[in-house]
Amino acid sequence: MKVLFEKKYDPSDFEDKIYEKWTESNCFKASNKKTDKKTYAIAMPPPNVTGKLHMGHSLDNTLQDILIRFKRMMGFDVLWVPGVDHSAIATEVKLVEQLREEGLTKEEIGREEFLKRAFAWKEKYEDNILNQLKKLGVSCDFSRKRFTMDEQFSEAVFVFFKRLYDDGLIYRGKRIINWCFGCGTSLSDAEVEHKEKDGNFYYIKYKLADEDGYLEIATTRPETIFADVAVAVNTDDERYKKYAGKSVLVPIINKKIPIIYDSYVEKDFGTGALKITPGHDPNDFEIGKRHNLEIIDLFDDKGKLNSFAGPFEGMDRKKARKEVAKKLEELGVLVKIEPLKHGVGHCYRCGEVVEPKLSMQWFVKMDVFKKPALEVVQNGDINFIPKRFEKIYFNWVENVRDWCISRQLWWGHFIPAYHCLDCGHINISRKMPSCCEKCRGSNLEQDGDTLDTWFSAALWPFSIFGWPDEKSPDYLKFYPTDTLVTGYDIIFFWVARMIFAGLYNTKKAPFKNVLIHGLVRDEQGRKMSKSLGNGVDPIDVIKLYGADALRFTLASGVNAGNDMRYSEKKVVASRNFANKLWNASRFIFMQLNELDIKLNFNKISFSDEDLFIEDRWILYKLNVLIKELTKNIEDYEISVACSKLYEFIWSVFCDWYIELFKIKKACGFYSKDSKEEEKNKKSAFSLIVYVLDSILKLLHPFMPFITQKIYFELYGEDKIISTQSWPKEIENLDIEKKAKEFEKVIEVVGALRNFRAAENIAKKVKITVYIKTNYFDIFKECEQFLVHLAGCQEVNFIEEKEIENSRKIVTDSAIIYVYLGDLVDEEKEKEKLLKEKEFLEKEISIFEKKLSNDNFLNKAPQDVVLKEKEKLSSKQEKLSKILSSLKNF
RNA sequence: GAGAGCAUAGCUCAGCUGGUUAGAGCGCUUGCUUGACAUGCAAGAGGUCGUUGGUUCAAGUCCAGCUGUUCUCACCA
Repeated sequence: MKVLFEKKYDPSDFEDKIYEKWTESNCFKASNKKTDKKTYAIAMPPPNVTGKLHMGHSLDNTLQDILIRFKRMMGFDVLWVPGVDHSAIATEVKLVEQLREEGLTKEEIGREEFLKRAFAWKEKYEDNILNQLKKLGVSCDFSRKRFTMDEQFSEAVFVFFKRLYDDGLIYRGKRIINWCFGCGTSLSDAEVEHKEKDGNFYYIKYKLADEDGYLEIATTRPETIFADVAVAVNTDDERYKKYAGKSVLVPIINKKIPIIYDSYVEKDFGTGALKITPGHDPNDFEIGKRHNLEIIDLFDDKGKLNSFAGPFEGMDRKKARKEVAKKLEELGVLVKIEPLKHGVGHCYRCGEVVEPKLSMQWFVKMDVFKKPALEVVQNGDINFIPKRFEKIYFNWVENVRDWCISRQLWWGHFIPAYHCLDCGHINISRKMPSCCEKCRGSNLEQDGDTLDTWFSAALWPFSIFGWPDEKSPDYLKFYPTDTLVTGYDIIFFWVARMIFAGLYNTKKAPFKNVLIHGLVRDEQGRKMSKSLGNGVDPIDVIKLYGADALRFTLASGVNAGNDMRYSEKKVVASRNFANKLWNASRFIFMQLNELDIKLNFNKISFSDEDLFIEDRWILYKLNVLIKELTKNIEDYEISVACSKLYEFIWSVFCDWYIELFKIKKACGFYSKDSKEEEKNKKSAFSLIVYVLDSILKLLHPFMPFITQKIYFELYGEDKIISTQSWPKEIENLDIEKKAKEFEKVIEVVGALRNFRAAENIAKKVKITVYIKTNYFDIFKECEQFLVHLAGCQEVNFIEEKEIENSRKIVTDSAIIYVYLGDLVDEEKEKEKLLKEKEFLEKEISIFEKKLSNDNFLNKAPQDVVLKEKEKLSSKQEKLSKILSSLKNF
């Protein structure tokens, strides 16, 4: 016989080894051959190569793995493709940080050396990340792992860019864009986070140019006055009508600028006079265009003021704000400073304040994408789960503006453009062309910018299958994918862009369902962050409690797109659950060993006539579980599925069925050497193993390691559970009726236990019990269960007579007399029964009232009425039992 | 400024299309060294489901307002 499995449940003992077994067996590797099986594919949201995985990744991948493992067991041909994203800006920030620690800048080491370091970084962290994913137990196909900058991906990016360019959807131009001085690059609108900040509103006097007097303006950014080209007031503002055609002088530099009239200006905000800085404000830019104003760019790429700032040239913009205010005060033109709460844009990567800045950038025209992207969700080709995120998506898509795709970063896909220095023509090409396609000149220069990281990420769900090669077997078999699992924080960056790019490039929606989850927060509900130091490393949790416990915790906590709180206590509870299953399995294993029972893998059988009432009960409960669980997973109700598994395994299987099994054994049910017992023994073991086997499979998607480990212990080290079939409901067995009957026995056991606890009857003291019931057959069959579970000396069945000196316990199905001899306190006894009587009468009157209400009888559905009637009669039955007991006092 | 989510036991949350006496885990109380498990077993205490109205035979459950809270979007300097 095999060696018993370890007494102690220690996941660190076997989780890694089990992952190795899976890898060796290639059970997660998909075949690209066409079969008649249905396919199910997920494109894993590729983690950033910036560092290590966090709880959010654990949640995201746990959910995906549950779906993938479930579908695999359901018989689908599944493929889950993993990979990492080069995450241009995030990684570049890290690399620059690393350089700074060495006292270097990226300019000092040069582009080539920088990219060398970046690729080295990628190699290192990609490995880290993939290993962490394995620790979590993900069943993705690592033979297909992808990277957003690998060769084939770069080809995809080029094809996408070229198509857009040829279709006239990409243009290059000088626009006001969001500029991050921290990262030294432009950003798209989505990459700017607006935060309410306490700022100052500076009221500044601008002297009139040719006469006495002044105009007062208000601004939050006094350092930008050097880029002012006008002061604007509302066309209808009576206060300012007299200044038509006049000019003012910008303080400090005394530059003469005109007063203009524009309807954009709000009379009631600030002073009603607005300084116009087209180089550094998108609205001012628009006003400037309308009035043909000059555009002044005041900052260099590092955020320092340039020569336009006169005496402030070379000063950092943040310092300049204070210094300029100080100077204005000295000049006596600073009227006042008011505190003002206003939205300020911040870089989503480095957190620096983002400035609007005029800059030459590449853009994608978004208008043509809107309609198809809206339609595909409106008509249900793509479903968001939960549905409310569709509204958020619609709102964003409807209002999306042209997408700035160029970045002044070094890490990323080069913009595939070569500028002809002779004729100015832009050549779109993956590599340096031999000459300009227009003038044939050879004086070409590569565009220095790289692409927004999300430009390539948008291609992920089809590029991973080989696109732009539309004949690639994976693409033909697995695209479009089925479910996309991701956080709500990434809907705009990624989900929307994948839909745009998918529809444009492949004419298909890239996925069918989008399962949105929330953030994993800390115990107090705060976002996990580096600065707060409240982040929890999933790997630490796995080391302590096992991946299964972490997965189960996350899966149990996830709920309809809402955030969840992580706490170690929850993981402990999940670990305890795993421990429970471990020990239950070990118990069954020990029984098998003891009686030398050999298991036939996948050939567990039992026949109808061999089943006892408790067997029918557990089979019925199992049937219900299989049915509901399957539906729950298909409906993405993952946490509901978790609680059902928890309840069944712990409270039904362990607390009851295994305990009943023990009693049967203790009663010599199958220890004697007779034919009858041999049959019982076979049947009982077949059944308990059958139920355990089903449990392991049902739990496998959630807790893959422990279920696999127990499977190995049961059947041998070559039996992979991941590729077994999902359990099916048992049909054609008479189990439902018997199961309901067995619940009566459970109720009586509960009542007796309750009685013992209330009366402080010691464990060792056995009570003598008399039962009066209409369900004699059931209770007789379960006599031994009552004896052992409720600590009875003996159980006697009576028909008519009353038992003197006993305590009476009434359930729906029986009156139980517990003989207490002289100990019984008649008064107390009577009091209890009266109390119960009173309670029942109250309940019954509520039901009667309801059932005598014609409105209810006529309007409520018949099955509800029937149910209520049944309830009433069961209450009445119980009451009559109590009344008859009371007669004896 | 616009929109969305949340509000149920001390804490963290379930409660699907309205239908018993509103559930779980943790915590708490009382017993248990019961041969799988003290990472456990058994029994319990604890909630007028944020507030005010409305719809309905029937409302944590649907609708509206209010309060509190979290978040998203938005070019008021």
